[in-house]
Amino acid sequence: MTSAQQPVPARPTSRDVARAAGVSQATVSLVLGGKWPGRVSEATAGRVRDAASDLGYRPNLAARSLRLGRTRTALLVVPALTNEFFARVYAGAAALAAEHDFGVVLYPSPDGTGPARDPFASARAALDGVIASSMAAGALEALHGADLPLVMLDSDPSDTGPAARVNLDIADGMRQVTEHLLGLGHRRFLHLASAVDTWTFAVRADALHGALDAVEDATVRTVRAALDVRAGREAVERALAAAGERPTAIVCDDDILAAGACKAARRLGLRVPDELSVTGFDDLALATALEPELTTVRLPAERVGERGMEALLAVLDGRPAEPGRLPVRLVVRGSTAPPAAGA
Amino acid sequence: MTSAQQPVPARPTSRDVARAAGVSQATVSLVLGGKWPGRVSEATAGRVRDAASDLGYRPNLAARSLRLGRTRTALLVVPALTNEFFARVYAGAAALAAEHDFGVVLYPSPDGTGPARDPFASARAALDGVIASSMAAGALEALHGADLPLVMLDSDPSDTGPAARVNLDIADGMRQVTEHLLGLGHRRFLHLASAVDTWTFAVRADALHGALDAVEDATVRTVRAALDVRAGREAVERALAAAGERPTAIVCDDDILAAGACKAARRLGLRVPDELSVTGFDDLALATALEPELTTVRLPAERVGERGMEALLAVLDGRPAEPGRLPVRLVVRGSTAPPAAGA
DNA sequence: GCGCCGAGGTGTTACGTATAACTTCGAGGC
DNA sequence: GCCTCGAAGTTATACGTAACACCTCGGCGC
Repeated sequence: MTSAQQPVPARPTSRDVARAAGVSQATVSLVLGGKWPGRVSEATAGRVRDAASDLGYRPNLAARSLRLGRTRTALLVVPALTNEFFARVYAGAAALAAEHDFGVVLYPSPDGTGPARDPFASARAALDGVIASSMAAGALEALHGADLPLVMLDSDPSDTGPAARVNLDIADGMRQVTEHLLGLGHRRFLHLASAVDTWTFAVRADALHGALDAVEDATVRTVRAALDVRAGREAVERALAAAGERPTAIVCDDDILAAGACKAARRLGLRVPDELSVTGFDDLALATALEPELTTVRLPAERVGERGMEALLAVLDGRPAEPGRLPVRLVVRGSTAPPAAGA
Repeated sequence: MTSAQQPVPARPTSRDVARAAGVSQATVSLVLGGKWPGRVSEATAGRVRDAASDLGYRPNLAARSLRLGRTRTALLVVPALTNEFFARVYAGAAALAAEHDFGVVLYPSPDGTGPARDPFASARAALDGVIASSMAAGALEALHGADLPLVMLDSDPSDTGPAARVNLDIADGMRQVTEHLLGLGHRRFLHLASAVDTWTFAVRADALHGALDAVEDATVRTVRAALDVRAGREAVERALAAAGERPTAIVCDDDILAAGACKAARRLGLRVPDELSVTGFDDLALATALEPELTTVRLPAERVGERGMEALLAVLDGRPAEPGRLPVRLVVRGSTAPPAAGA
């Protein structure tokens, strides 16, 4: 135990370990790097490892990165972490990364508000690659500027730049929703759409309209709302208060908006699902917290993160990254039912 | 668009910038580091900056860290990011950090499941300090082992080690809840407690019992559940199905559990709040997504993150970190009301 | 007996940056 | 005219690691 006068007790370096084990620093590096099939004897290796753990040696990651030029670190750029979906994407990416001795650091892209900091500086680590959500608009230009391998999540196929892409089959999900509701007998729809104008939401609208166009007597009206419960509720209250025939089903771009729709219904005295069906999208924890539970589309968020990481690892290895298109699945719960007989 | 034959197009270094600007590397470092009050002429500085932006120069963070020994990077250890509370703590910490040119990287401590990876290795960057939630049990030993400045969030005052501490006044929050319900006339309580056994939950139980002990005819029963909606619902269903006088109010350790309690009530045909009052804790987005909206205790999650970062910065500067005790506030919404006349 | 070989290491270097120490040079003081 | 001084740079170095190239030495084939 050295008497630590310094504010920082000077972490031991590989040279300290070498001294303690009576070998050279190079040997320490070989042993701790696992590169000693015939280079270092078992006895020496043992002494080195003992010395390292005695001293509490922990390699200096900055020095290692500098030396290697690679950092085994990826940056994940998401619009917001408070959104459970992206928190799960992170979890998936980090889990797969860990298996390959990779790390994932985060950059929650400021959504317009807040100073748009440099994603790379804020990462605080040299990066080997980037995985970015298409919704993280605030950072996209910077990402394309840096010539790092880039994997895009849920992005418009027409946009250029990414080395690889992982998409969800959003269109199919919306198709499943629509068919479910049509099958129940619904014909008059309200589409509670996100006010955010990104590809993933455009796809939802297209798929909904596409599926309904094939049905003679189906009608749909669209209202937009910011991605929070209150905005969703207010938009639906306004829409249902408006004149004209009342829709029998509300298709929402997101579970959060669906929660708003349910609240609006309850406040207007409409029972869900008997008098009004509501569907969500994402299958957040929220979907099963509500009563009735939401019929929604389950998005494999963790899988998105995993596949994103997988694609990035492939690109870094020079392997081709197979384009990912992940299936989604309608989960029928209690918020949908046949329309009331009167309608 | 350069034709990239190399796998990595060799990012420009400060030396490349120096060459392009016709100066020495040291000058580039001075200019870009902002250390040129009288060291470098305005004209030269301009040339350097132009060259840097022409080449798209971006300092190598690993090299900088190695040189400086400090990284201006903190690790935030949380139990889970999908928990909105901790996502908000992160947001608060990161926001304040950014103002001080600090970065925050995350380690979501595996909750028992999953391989407990080394938090420091997984940080992928040399660290200046650590901010850890007391709930992140999976990583605490490792954190104490490393001699890094440590700030603990919401931790038991009796445990040792941390350089600083930021606590929420949980006890006061629970007191406010209890008094609110007592004031409404409730006397028979059910406490839906977290099965997780950490200090923050122990405090809730103590405060609740403390406040009720002062009231002659008040009774309380406790049931425990894991921190998810379903577990909460099931626990409450079992409790309410049991024989004996039915409680008129359910005090929950957490909004998520409260959502479960509300579901249980609805399934049992009990109207909230008319026949049963329910309170939460945390004021998550979920609290206002439910109908009726939850009466709950608002925790300033972002402030917790901010204060944690503030304390860490103070410790790193050698300043004393004033112990933080953040106030919390009861938010009365629609899930509480006087008990039914019959009771 | 000599050369060779492989096991088991060691010496040295470079990664890119920040900064302390030094150099150069023109202006000014006396 | 010489010395000083400040402005404006430059040279050199160290941070801790990984890995290349080298070294040493005992054993063994011939």
